Amino acid sequence: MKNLLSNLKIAVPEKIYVKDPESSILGKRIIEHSIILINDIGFDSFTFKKLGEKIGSNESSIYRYFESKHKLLLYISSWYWAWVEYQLVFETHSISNDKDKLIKAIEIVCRTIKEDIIFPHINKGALNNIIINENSKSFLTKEVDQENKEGYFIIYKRIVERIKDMILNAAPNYEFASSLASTIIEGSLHQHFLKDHFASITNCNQHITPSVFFINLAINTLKL
Amino acid sequence: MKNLLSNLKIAVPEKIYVKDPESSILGKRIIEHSIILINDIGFDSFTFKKLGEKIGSNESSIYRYFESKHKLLLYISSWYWAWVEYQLVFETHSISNDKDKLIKAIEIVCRTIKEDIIFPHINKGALNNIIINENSKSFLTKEVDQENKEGYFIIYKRIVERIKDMILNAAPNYEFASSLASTIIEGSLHQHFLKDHFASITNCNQHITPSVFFINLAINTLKL
DNA sequence: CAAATATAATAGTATTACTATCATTTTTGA
DNA sequence: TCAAAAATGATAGTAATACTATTATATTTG
Repeated sequence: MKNLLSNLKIAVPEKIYVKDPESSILGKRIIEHSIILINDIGFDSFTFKKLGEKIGSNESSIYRYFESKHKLLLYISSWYWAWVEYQLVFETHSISNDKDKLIKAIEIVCRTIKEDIIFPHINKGALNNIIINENSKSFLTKEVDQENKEGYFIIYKRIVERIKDMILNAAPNYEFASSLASTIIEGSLHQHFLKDHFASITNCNQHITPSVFFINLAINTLKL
Repeated sequence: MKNLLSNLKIAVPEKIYVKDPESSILGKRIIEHSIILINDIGFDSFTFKKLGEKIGSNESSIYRYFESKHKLLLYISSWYWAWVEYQLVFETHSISNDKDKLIKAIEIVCRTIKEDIIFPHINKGALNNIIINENSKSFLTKEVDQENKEGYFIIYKRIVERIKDMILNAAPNYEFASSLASTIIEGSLHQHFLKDHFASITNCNQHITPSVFFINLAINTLKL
């Protein structure tokens, strides 16, 4: 498994960065520590100057990789979804029963990813928190249509489409497969957020995970 | 109807503002034009200086009403949800059948509010766009727990609870009423956003509104 | 009409989000 | 191995942001 994955590279749309952060040690340190720092102080307070101090590097060097902190967030977001997509494809590949496959898929996109040995410079727990707390900010902007045209959200959209296809395989007559798929993915992040900050308006907790809720929702809605 | 409502005041948690904007002409102009300006240029580019220019008033005067633009967004958000809550209570009050009541409630919280004659200084279309595009930013912050303690999100939470109660009245054995309620409300905003910017990952459009999708979802999930 | 209150004008501060330039270090390939 | 190229670091500078503070002027009110 480790060997199989040692050559794996998560492919992020190229236009997001000025210089590929995977191509150098400094680039990897930028990604590694930006995830930790954004998780610590929040994206709104995060600056390249603070990141530079953390990694003992200069603000101007970071600008050679990303033209703005917004682009860095887009990179982190795309990396996350590419990684989830990889797990989605890998872990559902061998499931032939359509219902089981859909259930497994929902479990994967709704769970918080576990720490693993691949890509050791990525703190998966911190990354997951960032997606829950900051991901919406990557598209809730006035530039969203332009950035969408440039392909910055392609991985996210592809995951939604994969789930949509699985929904339609399991329930060919269901009319709202795209909306259900996008609701599960975005709704799961929201339920994670609510369980951490607004516990009174969610049933989710340590035992009832967003996966449990959305699997139940899908099975009942699709009458599986 | 107009008479009945002429004394109506939308009650926003007091701690959100320094001075009640409903208490003066300048205050009302601040609300009126901040809604228009945020809708025009987006919350991220919005500043009190630009707002001051629009209303022919001074930046320093606006700070006497709101201590930051974040607080102003919280005010606008609370105002919106209070207004939706009012419609929710008013329009479902006389429905005795639990299923019909829930369906009406979902329709109300998922629809984009129509322009009306009450509160003429609030541009309801612009307000609705702001909620779709900016509302998440009001709680996706590092200060959310502190602000939640101070009651800034109480109206939003109360709406979710009202929907939750209606779900339980219609389907007493359903286990995830809070999560379904919060998913409908937040998911509806997301579907509105997708239909405007990511049409390929939603089924919603001019004919299939988020209301249609979520009413279908609730009826099937709750087996009504 | 005086006192209180509200608003406006001006100035100032630390920080942000960059850009530009030049110096130094590291890599590389002949 | 050495010179050129590339990468990184250091420094400086800019316009804008998100405020605070102070003082002046206008408006309201009792």
